[in-house]
Amino acid sequence: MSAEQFFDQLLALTAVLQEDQERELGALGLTAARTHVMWIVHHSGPSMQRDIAAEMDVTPRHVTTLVDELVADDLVRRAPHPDDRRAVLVSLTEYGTSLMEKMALDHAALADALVAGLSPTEVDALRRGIAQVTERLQALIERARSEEGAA
Amino acid sequence: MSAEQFFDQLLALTAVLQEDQERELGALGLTAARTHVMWIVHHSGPSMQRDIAAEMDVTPRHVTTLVDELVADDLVRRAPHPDDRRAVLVSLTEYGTSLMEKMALDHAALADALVAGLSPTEVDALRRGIAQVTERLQALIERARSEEGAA
DNA sequence: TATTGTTATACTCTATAACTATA
DNA sequence: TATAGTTATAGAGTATAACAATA
Repeated sequence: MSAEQFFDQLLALTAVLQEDQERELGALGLTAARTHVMWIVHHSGPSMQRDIAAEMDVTPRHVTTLVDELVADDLVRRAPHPDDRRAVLVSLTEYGTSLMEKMALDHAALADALVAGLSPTEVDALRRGIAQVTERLQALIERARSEEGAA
Repeated sequence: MSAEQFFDQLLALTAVLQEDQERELGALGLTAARTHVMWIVHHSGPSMQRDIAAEMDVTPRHVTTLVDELVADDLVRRAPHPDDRRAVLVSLTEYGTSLMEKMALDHAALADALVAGLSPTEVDALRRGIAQVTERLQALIERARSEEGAA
């Protein structure tokens, strides 16, 4: 029974986390998908749409749309790929870069606020517990997927 | 620094949880929104669309669409409201009921699997930690929202 | 022949606005 | 006049398929 209470609490947390993310992005006029594109470019540097699609696990077609929108908002730009004339390189504009840096700061501040009042030891214990549950869930998903494949 | 690691681990878990839910629903030919409708009807009994919309925090118009789709799949049915000829009552079909019961079982089994190997004490400590973080996050969201309202 | 990106099309989630039938 | 639901329309996320230019 306690397992189920734990799971419900977990689901409640994911719902609230998602709500918070939507609120934050909405305030900036962004969406989760568009932000994900910017995040990838911010971390990997100028990227081919093909690679962005692979990392997001989304069709290249969809990346075309997302980049179109980000370009319209002056958050990213397209440049020709120097070695492959089929491809383009997506990079952040100055404005896009500043937004990503602001988000990283907000992210860190939120992380601190969430665990304010807990000792580092407690935080670490929580983190390990969550890591363990995450790993187990991933294993279960993997198993389910291979069973599907077999069936 | 540990706060941020904790937060990243939390985000990783929510991503995996969401992926698992999508996989499960997709296998049944359902979507999150349609399932939510069924879940509400399963718990509250025959319901007016108006009430379903309020509980999902979604427009009545959208509920019309979702119920249309569920009716097409023989998962719910519409019946006239006995006291109010404007309204309809949405209820689960036998098939819909059996699906909801199966999902409740899967839910419980997953909850057990996730904490297998942990002692009840450990599970409880984790649950409390997560509850605390959830509460704090909700408070932060509340504060941000009222500041927005003031600005 | 394989790959990068785009045009064309479609489905789902969601919203607002206008309308019908009833209260 | 207010409420329950639907028709009409629209925008965002996402997918598949067909096609262009290039490799």
